[in-house]
Amino acid sequence: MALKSSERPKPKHRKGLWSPDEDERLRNYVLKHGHGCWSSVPINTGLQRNGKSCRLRWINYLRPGLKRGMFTVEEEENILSLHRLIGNKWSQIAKHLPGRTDNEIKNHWHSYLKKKVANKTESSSSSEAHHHAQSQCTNSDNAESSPSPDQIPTNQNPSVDAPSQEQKEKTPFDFSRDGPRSFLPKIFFAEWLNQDEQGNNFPNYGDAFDDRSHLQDPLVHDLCTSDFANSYGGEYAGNGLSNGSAGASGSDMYSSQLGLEMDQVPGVGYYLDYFSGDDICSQFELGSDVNVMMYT
DNA sequence: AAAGCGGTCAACCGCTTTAGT
DNA sequence: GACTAAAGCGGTTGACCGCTT
Repeated sequence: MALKSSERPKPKHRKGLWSPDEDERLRNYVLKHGHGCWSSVPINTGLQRNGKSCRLRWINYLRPGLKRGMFTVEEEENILSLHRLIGNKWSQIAKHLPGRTDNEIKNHWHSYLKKKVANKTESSSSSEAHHHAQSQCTNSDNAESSPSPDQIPTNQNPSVDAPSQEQKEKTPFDFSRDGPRSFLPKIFFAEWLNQDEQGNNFPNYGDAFDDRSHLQDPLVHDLCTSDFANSYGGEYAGNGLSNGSAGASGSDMYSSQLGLEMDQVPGVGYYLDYFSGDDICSQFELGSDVNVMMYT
């Protein structure tokens, strides 16, 4: 008689640090056969680990293309910008930092960036009252500066800790459900555009868009579809958030702001054609060799 | 020299989401 | 639709290391 899965004797799994031998066996196996179902990997490799542990080891350490070592200033700025935008969505953030894992980014955040942000917030908040009194009109600060408290959307508060439950329930782009929101998605990622799902770089943006699989990325899809444009574009524009494009439709806004061409794809909606990084970067504060481009 | 302390990082745990039946 | 297993994810833990006292 077959036992239920819950009644099967559970194999004793090894825990703790991985030995070089274990690494070698896992690496060889995955490179040769692919991981397939992770729970079968320990069986096939003879490793006394559970599938979950194998998966984690592969993703965080053995996977080819991982970038080890110090985070660059650009990477840190990317993380900070993304974290401001989407909170503790480490895997989403990691998708836009090629060669970095969510675990690595999370650790770096907790060990370093969190404090950096806290210090910055502290110092800027002390000068905030003075600054606020001086200028209430121009809100053209870049992403690194702190908006005044009444302008910080709930999920944009540069608090160092995880978003509240209320914050979590909102989408990253849920800027305007309850009152005026004074920000746009400040970042547009070339990484979305010039990488395929395996992380291979496309030689140019046009190639990237020939592969429509990018539209499966929910954020890319939202940004690229008319639904997103209709849902959010008007609100951004209506809040006077974009450089003088108030009242423009979402697609118009993105075309004019980013120099994008919108083109219809049957069954998908709109997709971005391609655009020159240099053209766009002329409107942003970062150079064309940086993968994150910010509105000014 | 060694105990204490804090920072970093790899790995685990438990919850949620997704896919298959 | 209900159930199950696998995968994905984020929070947390614990080992290790370097610095300070």
